[in-house]
Amino acid sequence: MNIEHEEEIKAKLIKCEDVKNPDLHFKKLRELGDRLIQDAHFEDLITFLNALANMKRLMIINILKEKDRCVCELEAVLDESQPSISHHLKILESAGLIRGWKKGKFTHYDIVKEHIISYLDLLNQELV
Amino acid sequence: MNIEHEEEIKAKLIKCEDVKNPDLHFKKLRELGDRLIQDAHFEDLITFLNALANMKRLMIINILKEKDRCVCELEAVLDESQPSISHHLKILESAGLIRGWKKGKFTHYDIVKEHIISYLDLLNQELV
DNA sequence: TATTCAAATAAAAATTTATTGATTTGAATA
DNA sequence: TATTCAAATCAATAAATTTTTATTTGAATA
Repeated sequence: MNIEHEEEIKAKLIKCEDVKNPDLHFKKLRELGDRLIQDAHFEDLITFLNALANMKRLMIINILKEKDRCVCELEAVLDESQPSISHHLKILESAGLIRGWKKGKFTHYDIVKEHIISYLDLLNQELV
Repeated sequence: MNIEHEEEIKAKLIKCEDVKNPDLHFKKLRELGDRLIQDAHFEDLITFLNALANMKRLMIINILKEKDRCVCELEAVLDESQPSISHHLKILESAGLIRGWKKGKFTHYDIVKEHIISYLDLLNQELV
């Protein structure tokens, strides 16, 4: 944050009736920001939220929740190209939400329920 | 989905040993896809997940969780321009996760706990 | 061991989202 | 009621994500 901007914010804090001791308050708020941005749980949560914040990927999870599926079945459900589905599967797999394996020439995926549960716990903990 | 692509998928389903009665199977998978894409809960979930799937917005929620805050305080915590913060606040407010009001010249925001809870319920229900 | 083929990868284009700088708005107050 | 100013909005740019087309990979089998 550049000095000019910092001074601008401090100037507001000084005037804001809710803020007592603006200098100390500013310092604490800055420290809080730095702490949060480095928080590993936040990184994890964003990986999780981001993986799910997409219609196609949410559909994939919904489908795999019932039972494991071959990629060709996912192609039938999602109205998308094969490489695009591959891309979405990779994002979900990188996040640890699903896992894939070969079975003959076909690749199957299923969900990793325990990872989903622990991500959900983390989110619930963060939000409530 | 164009015919060529559809036939290509069907051709795979026919060969996939896990699939009995490929034509019917394909039809059912297509219907499932159509149903999911129109599901209002899915729309809601994506609004929620998307609103949170961002470091700055997750930080805002974390900060407001403790108590309501003036925008100038959020500016101190997040190392970002005022219009950018305004943009993030708008996304969170549109999703119903926070709410803002004027207090003198300053605008304050707090979280809407009951909405967050109901989104979380929806997500838990969808995933487990 | 050469061929086949489902799915992954790569590269490019299209789309969406975030950020910045400039301007406007509207409540407070001088 | 004119001025001030916090924050919203607007317009333009930048950055990230998604989608498409083309190619590669590697397990199965002929």
